[in-house]
Amino acid sequence: MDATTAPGSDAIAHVRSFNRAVTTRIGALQDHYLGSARSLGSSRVLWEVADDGIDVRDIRELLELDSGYLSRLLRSLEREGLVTVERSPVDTRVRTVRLTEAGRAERAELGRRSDELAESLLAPLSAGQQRRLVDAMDTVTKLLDAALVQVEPADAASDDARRSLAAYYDELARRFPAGFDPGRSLHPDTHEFAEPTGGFVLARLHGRAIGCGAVLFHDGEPAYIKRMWVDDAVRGMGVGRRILEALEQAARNHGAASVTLETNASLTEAIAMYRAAGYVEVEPFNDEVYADHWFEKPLG
Amino acid sequence: MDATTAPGSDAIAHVRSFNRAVTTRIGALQDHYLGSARSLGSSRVLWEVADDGIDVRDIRELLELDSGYLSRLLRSLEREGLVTVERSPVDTRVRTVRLTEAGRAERAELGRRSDELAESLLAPLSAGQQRRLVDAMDTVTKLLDAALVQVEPADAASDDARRSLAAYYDELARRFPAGFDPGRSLHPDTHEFAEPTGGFVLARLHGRAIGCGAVLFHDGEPAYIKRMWVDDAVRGMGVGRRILEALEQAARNHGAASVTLETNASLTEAIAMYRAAGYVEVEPFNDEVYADHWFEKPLG
DNA sequence: GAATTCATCTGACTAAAGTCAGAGATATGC
DNA sequence: GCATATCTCTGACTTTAGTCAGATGAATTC
Repeated sequence: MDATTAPGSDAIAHVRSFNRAVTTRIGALQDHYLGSARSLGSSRVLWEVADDGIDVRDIRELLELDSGYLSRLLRSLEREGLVTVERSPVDTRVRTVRLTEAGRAERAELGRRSDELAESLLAPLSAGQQRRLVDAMDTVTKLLDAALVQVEPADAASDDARRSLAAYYDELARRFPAGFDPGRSLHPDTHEFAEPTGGFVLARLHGRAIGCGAVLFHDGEPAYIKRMWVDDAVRGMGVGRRILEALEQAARNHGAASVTLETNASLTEAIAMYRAAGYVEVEPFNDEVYADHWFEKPLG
Repeated sequence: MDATTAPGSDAIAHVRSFNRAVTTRIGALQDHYLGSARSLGSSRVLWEVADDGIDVRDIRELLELDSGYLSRLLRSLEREGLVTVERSPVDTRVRTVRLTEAGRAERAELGRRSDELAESLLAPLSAGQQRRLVDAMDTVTKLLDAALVQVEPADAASDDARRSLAAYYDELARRFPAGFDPGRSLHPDTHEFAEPTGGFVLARLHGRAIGCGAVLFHDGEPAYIKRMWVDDAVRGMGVGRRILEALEQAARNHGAASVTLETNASLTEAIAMYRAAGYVEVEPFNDEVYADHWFEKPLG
């Protein structure tokens, strides 16, 4: 269960006036700075074409465009000499879009205008106000993203899960003074993290996996949480907490009366989160070589 | 001269990612919550029709719409039975738009959807995150507004100036323990606040006057600042500071080597601002009955 | 190797959003 | 009372944004 709360009507009024202020003000500026050159649609497409090209299919997914519509936008960009479209060598059904020299220049121009827009927002303010505005904008960006994070059960053998676990192992190898070898850790295999012996959840943002966690069920004994990881870039957004809650819920559903986990002193943020979530330190209950702190939490 | 600073490229990058996050995220939600019912254009028009009606001309100015386009939008709202359009009794060229019963219901529905949109942004977050988001949104809204404030020389006898001064006197009457009577204060007349004897500036936001200030030039002696006021609703946005700077610049242009002003102990924010702006307290230099603190600042 | 699925494209649409040039009626300044 | 300005409207456009139904050719599955 997520620790969400129904927002008060006062908060809603503030959000509404924010929506209004931001969409009218930034919308008007966007018309002014970006709108002049070309249609929004083709600008967006031009912007998504990375330096080493992008498949038409990926643009479609990214911008959620109708295939016919995108096709037409690409034809018009092609006519203007800004992009080339050719068959992908890997799968000749797929077509790959690449920027021409002129396209690269046009894309740089879009970037410049976007900078000008940003500058026009900041310029009238004092240095202190600029700092406060940028800070508040960062907070808004981050929390809007946080609201988009989805925590869901997943197959621990899936590509995204593998990638997440690999990122987790990498991080441990970097942070543990003596490095980390998953083979020496308990439960190196992921096949247990599935019904009926366990569970696995992935956190996603914009389709990308940005966190994971696993749980093992031990009938009549505490459930055991393992492999909790959150991507560096999204720390502080409450993702870890949500993963933890999903795993606890899974344990609860399996009749567990409590959950345990172990961790390492060098993972300070994780330890702080466990404590905040109601975990209390207990005597070592296993011989995980990488652990030096063991925790337990009763499930209400 | 305003105390503005050229923003760093790092700040610009943050603003850009904010623009992106906010326009895509809120834009998508707007399509979802508001777009379904009717076209954005007619929704915006419907929203602007206040309970006691609004002139077509005012809608056009508010929303910056082409007159032909607006006319057509109004015809379609009329056909749907949501508004009535009739000649204004004051000037029969002007037409006034009024909501019908159905229009009022439809407008309420728009408000409800706008609430839903706001709620959908907050709902997935924890109570703490919601609080942080709303705070940050308020800061952004306020500072975006602050960037729109214009401080400009104005005629002290104009309507906006009169209204600002009246608001100022009202506030003093409320805040001074013994009340305030402008007639007993020094320089009750505004005709001196104009070239060549003085100056007057107005601060505006969205066309509305939200602050003012006056200055008197005394050849060879310090210039003298008076009647500084900032609307309650926009305090803390640096408007006072900007008015002060505009008046100091006017004094500088007139060859003044320093500026003086006096104030009352009950105006604590004003006093804090004067000190922060480089004013130092001096001996009383006049017999303004409402003053108990006198300040001076050398002009660099 | 036939059937199916996939990626893209073309053609034929629609709705929204907006622009521009006047027309017609009314108000205002001199 | 005449010239000029103001306010709104209509008609005739254009551009943008998008939808939908196939057609085509390539890859995959059985």
